[in-house]
Amino acid sequence: MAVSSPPTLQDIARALGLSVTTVSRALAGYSDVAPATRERVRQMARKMGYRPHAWARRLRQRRTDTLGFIIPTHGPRFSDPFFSEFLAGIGNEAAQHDYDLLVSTHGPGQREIDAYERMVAERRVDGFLLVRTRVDDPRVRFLLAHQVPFVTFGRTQAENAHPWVDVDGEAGLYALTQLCLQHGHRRIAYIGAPPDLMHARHRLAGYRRALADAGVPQNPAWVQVGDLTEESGYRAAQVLLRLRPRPTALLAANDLMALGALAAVHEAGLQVGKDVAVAGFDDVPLAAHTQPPLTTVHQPIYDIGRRIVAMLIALLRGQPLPQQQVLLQPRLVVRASCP
Amino acid sequence: MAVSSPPTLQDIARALGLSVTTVSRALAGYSDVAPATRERVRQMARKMGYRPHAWARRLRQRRTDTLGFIIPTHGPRFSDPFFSEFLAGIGNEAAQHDYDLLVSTHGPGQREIDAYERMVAERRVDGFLLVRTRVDDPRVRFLLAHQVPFVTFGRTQAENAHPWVDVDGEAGLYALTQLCLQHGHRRIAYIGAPPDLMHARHRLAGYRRALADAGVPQNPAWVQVGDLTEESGYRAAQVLLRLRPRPTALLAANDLMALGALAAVHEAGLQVGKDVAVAGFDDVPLAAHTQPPLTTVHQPIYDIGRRIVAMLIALLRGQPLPQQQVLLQPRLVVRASCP
DNA sequence: GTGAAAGCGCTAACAG
DNA sequence: CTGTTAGCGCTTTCAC
Repeated sequence: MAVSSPPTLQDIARALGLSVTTVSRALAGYSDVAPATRERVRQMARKMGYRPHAWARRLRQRRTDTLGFIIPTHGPRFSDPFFSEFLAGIGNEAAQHDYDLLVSTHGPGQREIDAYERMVAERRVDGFLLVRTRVDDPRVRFLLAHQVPFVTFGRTQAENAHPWVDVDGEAGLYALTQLCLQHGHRRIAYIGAPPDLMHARHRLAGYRRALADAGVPQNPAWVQVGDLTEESGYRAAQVLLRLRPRPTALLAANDLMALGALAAVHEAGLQVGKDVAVAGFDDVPLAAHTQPPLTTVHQPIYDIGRRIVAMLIALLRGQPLPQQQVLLQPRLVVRASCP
Repeated sequence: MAVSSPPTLQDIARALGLSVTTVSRALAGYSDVAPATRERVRQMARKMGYRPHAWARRLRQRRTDTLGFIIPTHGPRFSDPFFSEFLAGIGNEAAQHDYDLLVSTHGPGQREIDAYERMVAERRVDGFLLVRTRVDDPRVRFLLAHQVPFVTFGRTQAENAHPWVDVDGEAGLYALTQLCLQHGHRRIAYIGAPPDLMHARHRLAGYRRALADAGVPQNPAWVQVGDLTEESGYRAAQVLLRLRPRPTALLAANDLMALGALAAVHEAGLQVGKDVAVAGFDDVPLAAHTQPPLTTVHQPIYDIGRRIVAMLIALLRGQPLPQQQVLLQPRLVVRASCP
C-alpha cells in the first residue's frame, strides 16, 4: 500500500460535501455548528486519521506554541547531572500544556546572545526559559528590550523586572556554615562559583554572614573560586589543603565541585568527615553515594523546571501569575561528609 | 519608540517599489535578477532588519528543518551526566546546519510511542534521533513502518534496516575483563544493564567471551542486573560482596552503577583497587575524580551526538551516506580502581 | 529581468 | 447553522 500524504481539512470537507470552514469549526468544538454535523465531521476525521498540521495552524494564529531553551554552555565536556533533571522537568511540563520545547546551543563560533536574537527575529519561539543567571545578564537585557516573555531560574540584578524562581542560596549556605560552626569548626573554607553568576553572590554572602554572626574571623585565603566542575573543585581543594593552619571544613558552591574536593582530601591522605568536613549544594543523586555520603543543600530542580514552564505559559496566555517571583527555602541534607 | 512588527518581504517590496517575488529571489541569490536590483534589495533588507519568518517558509517548502529528540525516560530523578554531553553534541551540530532541535518527553501518563506518533502526524519534525536502543525497539518499528528518517545511537535487532552509530561494547567489556584476568583476578562479577537494552547484550557477551577464552569458570551468581542508576549499582554490589567466595572484581555496564559499587565496597570496609577492583563504562568526567579514580571504557559521546545529527541531516537532504552503520572501537581508560 | 497569480493548511470576519 | 472570502509570509511556476 502506497503512503499517501496525510489528510487535510480539505479532504474531510470534500468527503463530506461540506466546506473547510465548517469542518474546522466542528473539530474546534464551536457551538455554532449542528450537533449532527459535528458528529459526522468528527467521525470522518477519526476515520481518515486527520491530525492538524502544526505549522499551518501556527502561521495563522501567529503563535508558535514553542518555548526556547538555549543550553547555557557549549563544548564537548559539558556534563552536569543537575541539568538532565531540569530538562526532564521543563520537558514534561511543556508537553503537558501541548507546547513544544526548542533546545538550542550557541556553537563554538557563535555568541550566546546571537542565538537568542535569531530565535526571536525568525519568530521560532514565543518565549524563553533561562538558567544560570548572571548578575548583569545580557540575555535578560536583550529579552526585556525586545519585550520577549521569559522566566528565569535564578535572580538577576533586575530583581523585579521579570518573573523568576530561585532557591534561597544565602539561607542555604548560612545553614551549612552554621552546621559546621556547631560542630566546632572554626577554619571553614569556601569554594565559590564564578562571581558573575548570581547565585555565587548569594551563597558567598550566606557563608560570610554565618561566620560574622558567630564572630569567627574570616580569612581571604580560605575563599577560592572554581568554575563549577569537579576538576576545579579538586584543584581549589588542593590549594586550600596546603594552607597552614589547614581549614577543617570545605564548603563548595555546588556538588560537582564538592566531589572534586572529596577526591583531593582523600588524595592528601586525610579522612573526609573526620579530618576535614566537606559539603556541597544541589543534592544531585550521586551525593548520596559518595564515600562518605555528601552533606549538601537540596534544590528541587525537577519541580523548579516544571514551575518556570508553568509560569511562562501562563504569561504567554495572558493569565495573571499568582506570584511573579518565587523564592524557595532550601533543605539541608546532612550526611556523613560533614557531620 | 513603539515596537512594530518585524518587516516582511512585502515591506521591503513596497519600500523599493518592487514585487515580493523579486525581493524573494534577490535574497535567495537567484541568478535571474539584475545585479543592481539584488544589491538594492540586500541593502534595504539589512537596513530594515529583515529576517525570514521560519514558519512561513517551512509551510511553503513542506519541510520543518527540525529534528526530534524524545528523552528516553521520564520522572523526577533522571540524572545522567552522560546525557547532557550528548545533548550538547546534537545541539551544536544541528545549529551548525541551521536545523532546530525539538526536545520532548513522554509524560508519566503517556506512552513513549505516542510522543513519536504525535510528532509525525502533526508534521512537527523531519526526522528523529534515538538513543538507548532496545533489542526489539518499538520506536524503530514505528518509524520504519511510517518511513520517517531517523538515526540511532546504538544498534537494534534490525541491524541493517537503519543507519546507526555505536560503540563496540563487546570489545569494550572484553578488554576490561581481560585486564582483570591479566592482573590475576579469577572471580570477576558483572553488574549488567536491563537485558532489553541492546548494549546490555553486547557488553555481557564481551564479559562472557573473555572469561570463556581464558578458560575461567563462570558463576551465574556473579552476574547481577541493575537499571543504570547509582542506586542499583550500589545494591547489586552489596549482593555480590556478600557472596562467598567473594568476587575480587566488579565490572559494571556503566559508570553510574560503578560509582554505586564503589560506595558499597567502601561501606563493606574493603579497599577499592586492592581488595576489590571496580570498573565501569562511559568515562563520564566524574570517573577521573572518584576515590580511587575509576577504570572505564571511553565513549566519545559528544562526537557521537554530532555524528548522528550529521548523518540524519544528510539523509534528509538526500545525500548519500558514506557509511550507513558506524561501529566505533572503544578505548580502555585504566585508572586506579582496577589496576 | 520582473511581476502577477497560485497555494502550503489553517482560522476568522462576515454574510446569508 | 453553513459557506464565501481573505490572508498569515513565503516560494514557485508561468507569463510578459
